[in-house]
Amino acid sequence: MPNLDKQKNAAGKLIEFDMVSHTADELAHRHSAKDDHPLRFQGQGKILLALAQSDGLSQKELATRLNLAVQSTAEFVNKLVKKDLVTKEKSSADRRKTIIRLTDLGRETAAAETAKVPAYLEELTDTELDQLTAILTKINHHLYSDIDQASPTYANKFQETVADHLRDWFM
Amino acid sequence: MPNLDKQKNAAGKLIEFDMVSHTADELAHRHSAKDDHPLRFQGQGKILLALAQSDGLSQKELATRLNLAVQSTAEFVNKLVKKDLVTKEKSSADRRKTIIRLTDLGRETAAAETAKVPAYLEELTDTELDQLTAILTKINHHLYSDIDQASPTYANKFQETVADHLRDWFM
DNA sequence: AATTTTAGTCAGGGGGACCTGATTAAAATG
DNA sequence: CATTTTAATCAGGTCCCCCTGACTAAAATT
Repeated sequence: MPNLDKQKNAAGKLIEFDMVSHTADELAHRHSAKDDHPLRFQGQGKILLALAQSDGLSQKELATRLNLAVQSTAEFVNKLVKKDLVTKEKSSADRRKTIIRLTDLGRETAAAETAKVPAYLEELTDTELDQLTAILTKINHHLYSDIDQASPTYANKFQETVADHLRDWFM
Repeated sequence: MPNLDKQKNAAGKLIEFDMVSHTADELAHRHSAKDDHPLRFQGQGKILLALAQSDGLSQKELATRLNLAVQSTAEFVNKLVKKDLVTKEKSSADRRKTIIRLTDLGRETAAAETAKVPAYLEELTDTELDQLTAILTKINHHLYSDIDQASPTYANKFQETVADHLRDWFM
């Protein structure tokens, strides 16, 4: 039976981490030139990530996979097109479909989102890194089951697009 | 010189954590009744947190402390008033000022934002909790210096409103 | 061939985080 | 007392995420 105080400490630190890291890269972005925002796993970022894992999906497929309305998907895709991160092209096999593909820039951007090692990790020792990885693995595992409980249908797609993507990348 | 692979592993897990936890509470919220959104350390959430640490500030003070335009602050405050989380009241000492105070509900909400121990922490052992706390302390420390470098003026206010708040709470 | 299903699009909307500009009311100050 | 500073407000805007409704074009079905 783990100690409640220890849990609280960790919880506090996690919240702090959330706030501090949020604020830190808010400030970082304000000072860099004409860059765009974090993106993360929302809206346009979601699309990018999904494509990075399997390129050339149709809008409909993207929408289903990401649990979004097709119209929202279309909106995000269009925004990404304007930023030259993806391209739209009519499927010749089924001319109703629009195939979305990452541009080179899009691929780079998606990779950068993911592959970048934050500077603060460089300060940790090997042991700490291992510990952190182990702990996060456990936590993420737990969260996956939460997602699965809330929406079993979505859980699969989600795990496919996100977790697998990251797993291949790093482990 | 820490191992780059280990850094990458940890980085991947952190990103995964970010995405997974985001998605998890997105789903969680969709299923609960008429609740409001995460709030966090942004917009309305920022205000709430600041007030939880020192109630009865004026809008101007809030704005300065949180690095927001006074108009933005006013907007968030008004939204919070509509949700019955804070009250506005003219200062009798200086009738230009509007004093913002948390309602009971607001206080509860702010506390809930902070005090809740996420379920996933319950799965960790005491040792893991200690490790996590230690690691996050280190990381947060690093991020504070980043913030300080980016905006020394803001750093103080920030640390005051956030870090101290959490520290009193937990440690 | 006629109908239905499917993939997209346009239009419009709701809520959120922020900001600048212009204006008012109340203090502070010369 | 007149002017300036200060705290707020209104108005209007930008961009983001995300959804419903209405409608078209192209496949699939009957």
